[in-house]
Amino acid sequence: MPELPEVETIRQDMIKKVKGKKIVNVDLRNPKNIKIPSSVEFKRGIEGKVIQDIKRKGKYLILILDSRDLLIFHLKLTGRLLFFPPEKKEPDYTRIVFIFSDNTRLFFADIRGFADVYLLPPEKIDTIPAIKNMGPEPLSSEFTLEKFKKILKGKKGKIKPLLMDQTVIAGVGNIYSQESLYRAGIHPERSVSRLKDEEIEAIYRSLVEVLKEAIRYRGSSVDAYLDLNGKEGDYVPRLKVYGREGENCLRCGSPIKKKKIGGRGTYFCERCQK
DNA sequence: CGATGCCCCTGTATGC
DNA sequence: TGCATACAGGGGCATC
Repeated sequence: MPELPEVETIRQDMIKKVKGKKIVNVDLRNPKNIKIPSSVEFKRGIEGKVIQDIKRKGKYLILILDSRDLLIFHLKLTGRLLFFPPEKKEPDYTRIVFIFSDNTRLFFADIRGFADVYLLPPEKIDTIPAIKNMGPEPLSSEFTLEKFKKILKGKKGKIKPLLMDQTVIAGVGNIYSQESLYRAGIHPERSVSRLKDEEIEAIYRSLVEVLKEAIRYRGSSVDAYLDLNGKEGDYVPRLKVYGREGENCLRCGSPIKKKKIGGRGTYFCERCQK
């Protein structure tokens, strides 16, 4: 389940591995994930182009081509981007292969097929509503405590679904929203409107810390996530609540609970998170 | 217009 | 052991 830290890890590796490479061939095994444009235009728009840079917006990975076009991926639940040398067996569930002029390959693979792929000129990036309406990047300098307080002001509902709302904050998903709230000692069902200032501050600091830490450990391989080399991230052993239902809370020892909140499975400690 | 819930899909976990 | 069914989930979309 790639969230901000996982997509950022892929981005950083892509800067090292595929930036500057020329795509000579696009092999479409299953074009279903391509939302815009048609598969014919997609192939024609990419072949012969050089990857000039790789950016990230929330959970979207954006490859900038020398045609100025943007090749955009949202990996959703089971999408993968894998850079394998030619001698290595190609990944399972491969849907698109980008073949470079030096015969190395970038594979886009996806088990469940939810991932989205786009090729767009930069001025049309806002045709993707989730990008147009995206909230601030939590690791950018514009994301200050004051800004966070302002965002939460007037919002209704429970804090956990709100942290996952991409129009509120970019890139935070099910794993890191829960880890942040655990670290902050805040119950995921707390009403946003009733959070005290110091609690908002605790959530803010926890969120930023958890995301930075997860990037440092190259993300969490929960579900299908693998990095660009096909390796798992190192953060799963450092997750404090996610996936630990019934296990003892690392802080107080009471068993971790699991509950559906906002339609998503949510882990928390009843005793530590108030 | 905001909140809620269904849906896309398939590997994995659970139940009998 | 093996089969059938439930469940997981990001974000788009329909619905109320």
